[in-house]
Amino acid sequence: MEITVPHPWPGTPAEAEAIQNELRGRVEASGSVAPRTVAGLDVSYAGDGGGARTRVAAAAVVLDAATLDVVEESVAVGMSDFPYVPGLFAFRELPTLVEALRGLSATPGLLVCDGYGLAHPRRFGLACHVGIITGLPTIGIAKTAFVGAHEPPGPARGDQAPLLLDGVEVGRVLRTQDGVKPVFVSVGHRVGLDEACRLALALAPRYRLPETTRRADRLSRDRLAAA
DNA sequence: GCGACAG
DNA sequence: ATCTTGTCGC
Repeated sequence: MEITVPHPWPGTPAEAEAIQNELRGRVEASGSVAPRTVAGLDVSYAGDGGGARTRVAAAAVVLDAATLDVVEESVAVGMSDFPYVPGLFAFRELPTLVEALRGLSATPGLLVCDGYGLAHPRRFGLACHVGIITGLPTIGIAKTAFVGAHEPPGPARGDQAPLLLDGVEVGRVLRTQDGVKPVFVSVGHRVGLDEACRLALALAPRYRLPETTRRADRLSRDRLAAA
């Protein structure tokens, strides 16, 4: 797919925060989508995943939204510029992730990111960055808590609890399977939170994590091991 | 002031 | 994220 919108790039952590504060005004936190295809994004690291310069592999796997069958795969290898800093996580994965997206022949109807969107210290996590760059609807699905407070959701698949930050609902804690640890869903761009949760649940018919994330995780990991 | 902190 | 052994359960 074509990605032509330039993304400002920081030279320091302070600049990175400033960029997020500026770009967050462009996020559209509502909308309803019925994508025909959904792409999962993930990045794997070699060696110390926290270091400033480490080899990475980014994967974009497109699934048929109805059957969850794999439609297309794309992988890119690169080098991260930033060390891992909570809150500035996007700057670590974005360049290689964009390369992987460019390798796709068709534009997906939705992008699912491994991490957070609006549930972020500056309300602009990885899923928001990806949404603004591509202009596509995006959601973030994270495996562990980051910001906000929440009550534990009910024990059954589909049970949810609001994720609150300063009294505002910035995401939702969603149980994707009976009795498993819940995932954290937040809006990235052009999708409402209810819709994001509905999509997350549909993408995870059997396991805790959505098929999009599972496929992208495996592909990026395999690519890293191969090189 | 001290700890916690997506991947 | 990545490094790793054994172990519980379908």
